[in-house]
Amino acid sequence: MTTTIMNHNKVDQDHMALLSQLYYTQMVPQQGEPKPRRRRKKNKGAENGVTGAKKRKLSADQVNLLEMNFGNEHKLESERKDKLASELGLDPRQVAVWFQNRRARWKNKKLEEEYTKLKTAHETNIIEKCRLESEVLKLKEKLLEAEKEIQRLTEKIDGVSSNSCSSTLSMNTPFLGEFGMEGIGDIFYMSETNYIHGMEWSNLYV
DNA sequence: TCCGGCGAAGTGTTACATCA
DNA sequence: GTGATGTAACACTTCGCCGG
Repeated sequence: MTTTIMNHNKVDQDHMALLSQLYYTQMVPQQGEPKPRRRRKKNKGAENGVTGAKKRKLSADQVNLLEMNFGNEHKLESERKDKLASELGLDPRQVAVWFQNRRARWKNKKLEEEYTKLKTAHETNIIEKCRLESEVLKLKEKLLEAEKEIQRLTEKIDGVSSNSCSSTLSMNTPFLGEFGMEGIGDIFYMSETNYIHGMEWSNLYV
């Protein structure tokens, strides 16, 4: 049974964590209703000689060995716990508690690292967003300039056509002739569907 | 001396296994 | 099938030690 329980999968752990969190944030009285503080039994260890008030801080060697074991495997099977406890001259309960606390510290550290990573990524994204927004502004300015130029040329063409042009072709391919590009006029009349009229193309980019 | 941080240990809850 | 019981895990808390 022990090993089965030890093999709780991550989903179960997360589920329990969530439930526990829910319990403490929702079931336990929160603000305005001060929750009763749990009282610890005084000097329980002093009576059984295992965890007296003076018995604190594991030695450096003990911690080293515990750390080595934790490095290999964060979970502690009862067999390994007993073995470790006898090697360290500690109560198996102490070894279990040490692993419990070590897992909590490890998790906190991981959360901090994850937070730092996400924060850095967020800041990078903000910078990139600013850069892109600035680029969009520049492009809009360019577009405005282009539209003005087209408008200027259109007006110029209208002036010319109203004075001298009478054929359809010359009206629809107005100014190309001025630059010796008469043949290119056909390009603008490929098909009804492909034709983009006037300044519509520019709206595609706004 | 005081105070905050850290670590060992206590408490309450849940999930799961076992057994009567 | 079901309720009681035991165990291990977790989050949260308390408490003692230690260094600044």
